[in-house]
Amino acid sequence: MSARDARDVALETIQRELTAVARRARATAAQMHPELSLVAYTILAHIEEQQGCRATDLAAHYLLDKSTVSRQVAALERLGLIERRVDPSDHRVQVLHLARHGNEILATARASRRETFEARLRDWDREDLTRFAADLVRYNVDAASHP
Amino acid sequence: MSARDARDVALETIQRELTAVARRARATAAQMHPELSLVAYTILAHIEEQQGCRATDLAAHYLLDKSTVSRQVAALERLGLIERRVDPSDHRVQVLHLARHGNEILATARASRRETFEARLRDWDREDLTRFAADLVRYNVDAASHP
DNA sequence: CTGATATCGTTGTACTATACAACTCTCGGG
DNA sequence: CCCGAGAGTTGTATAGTACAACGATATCAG
Repeated sequence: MSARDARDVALETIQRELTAVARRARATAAQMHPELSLVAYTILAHIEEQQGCRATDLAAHYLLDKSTVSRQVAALERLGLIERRVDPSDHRVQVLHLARHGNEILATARASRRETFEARLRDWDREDLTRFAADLVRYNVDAASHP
Repeated sequence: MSARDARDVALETIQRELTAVARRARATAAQMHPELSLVAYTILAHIEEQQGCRATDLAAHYLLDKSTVSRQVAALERLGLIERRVDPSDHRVQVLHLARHGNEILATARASRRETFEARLRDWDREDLTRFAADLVRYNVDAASHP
């Protein structure tokens, strides 16, 4: 097999397997946590990681329309998982923070999610994992610059 | 950093990056081909690869409800991309095949999709690609057995 | 052969996530 | 002070999905 062919085969495989990843993420999303969709989980995690953020930030980061984010955020607020605090220095802006219940829910969801991945990746040794993680990061960086 | 920590960091990274992959796939899906959603593309590709398949097979393979598949298939038939042929040996079954137009559309969609991935992965050398492809396959196998 | 059970697919219904467009409120610069 | 730009909300439409009820066909036990 020529180098050209090997490259083509790998490209084809990567396409197919990444599609499978996306499909699985969708199918698994619902049963993550009874109270938390995958989008909701992602938003909570982002807010925690950023120590508070604006709805516009979420929209930009997740390639979503601001109206979509607005509704997701409203739902999370209704559930008492997040709070909005109007930015005192700019009253157009609402900074989102985790509410206490949001912290709790996020912690349990994260734990259960982690268990899932632990189970899936149990047979991988440390080098395999770090290499795979690095490759995924690299792929996402490249994908972001070649949309 | 202990081995335990390295493992944890890698696990966390893999979770986050795989979620990003799913998010990107969703956002990119629409603009793949004017006439073809990501699901539609996937179905066409599956039919081609299997040289014809049943709606039930698609549902099982993609973790979708049979009603969902039924509607997707109906839409693809309306567009003239696939044909249904009643299985002569079992009249409950409809075997799906690509119509001529379906073959053409699939070919162009596949080419444009391939270009996208070529661009993204241009800087990867052959070893990087084959290793990444193999890791993705391994991950999906493991994920399938630990849902 | 007949009736019970299972399989394949369709249709009715409802819900969720999403986008786009129009709007309000607020900010900052001439 | 006004006007353009940014943040967020709401109205509307659409796509994708699930669940449940159904009809048609097949299979198997008796």
